[in-house]
Amino acid sequence: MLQNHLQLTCKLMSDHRQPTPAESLIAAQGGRITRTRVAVLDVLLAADQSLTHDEIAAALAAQGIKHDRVTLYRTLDWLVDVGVAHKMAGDDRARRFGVAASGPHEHAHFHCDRCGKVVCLEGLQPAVAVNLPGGYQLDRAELVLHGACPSCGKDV
Amino acid sequence: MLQNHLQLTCKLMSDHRQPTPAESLIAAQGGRITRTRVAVLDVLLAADQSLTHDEIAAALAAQGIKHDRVTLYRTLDWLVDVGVAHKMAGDDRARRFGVAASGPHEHAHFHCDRCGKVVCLEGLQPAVAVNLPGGYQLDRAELVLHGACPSCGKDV
DNA sequence: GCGCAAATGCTACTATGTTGCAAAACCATC
DNA sequence: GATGGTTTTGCAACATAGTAGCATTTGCGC
Ligand SMILES: [Mn+2]
Ligand SMILES: [Mn+2]
Ligand SMILES: [Zn+2]
Ligand SMILES: [Zn+2]
Repeated sequence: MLQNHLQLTCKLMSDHRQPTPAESLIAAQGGRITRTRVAVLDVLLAADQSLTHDEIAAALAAQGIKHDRVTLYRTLDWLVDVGVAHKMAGDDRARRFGVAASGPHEHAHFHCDRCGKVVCLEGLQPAVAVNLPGGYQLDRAELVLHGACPSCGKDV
Repeated sequence: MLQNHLQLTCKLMSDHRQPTPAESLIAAQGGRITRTRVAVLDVLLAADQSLTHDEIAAALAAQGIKHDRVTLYRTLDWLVDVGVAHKMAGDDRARRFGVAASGPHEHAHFHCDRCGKVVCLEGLQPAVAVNLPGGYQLDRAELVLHGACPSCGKDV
């Protein structure tokens, strides 16, 4: 933690400014604050749904932030590895990434089966009455609710 | 239903035999009884876990059943479309397929994070205390429990 | 058996993700 | 504010999983 603070001070002292939320998050994981990481986190933090690699790439391109396809993959993997982001394998072939605005990633998700959107349902955890067969060791439960999102539900 | 019965009688009358479980299942969906479909269903019905496309292909090959890669994809998709099988997108890049031995596919799954196995937990449904935000229409809940399976749990 | 719709086999193609390695960027230290 | 070691990036090639079009074969109602 002390070390993370020091990491942040270097760049910030030269810039004479406060760390952005994205920068703080990155530094808190002991990672270097780079253009791509900050931009990706900004995109994910601003999104109200999980985004695919392509959607994030488009968002970066729209901001004029040049980046390589592979770098984006690696950046997203890193965010997942350190626990800042979550990765969801959907029914389509694309994985979707998101960050929980508050704290660690322990919440359910809603998947719209019509438009494919995935949103985080923070504050909703399943009361799983688990009767696991013997020998299985439970680590965590992943709950995905399927149905229609507000925009898709209207046009029924 | 009458039609499905008739479909089955044709092939069976010439063979002078009873329909296998796989054949019944296929006919009940109004599909034609083909070598690949029967063999795939046999494999899935006999499996105690969900299988990837590759694993199923290997099983067919072991039985000497010749088939095309694409045909297997299409067969699996068909089984999922008619509701006989389920498709799970795991964290690795492969989808896994399985059939619930009994009835429709309304149960939780256990995913071993060490060996990647996925098993159906029939008879376990989440008591989801759902407080969905307004506008979301719930269709079904998908619950995946993560942890270590009996074989992987031993070597801790 | 006959004929037609459904299913298959082939080939080529797309989408998504990975690997290895040299160049560039970050940042702790001076 | 420069320096140097380490992390991160860019590039090019590769790998894997799935899809599309179309001619051929097969299942099955008759
Ligand atoms: Mn989430
Ligand atoms: Mn199942
Ligand atoms: Zn929707
Ligand atoms: Zn296991």
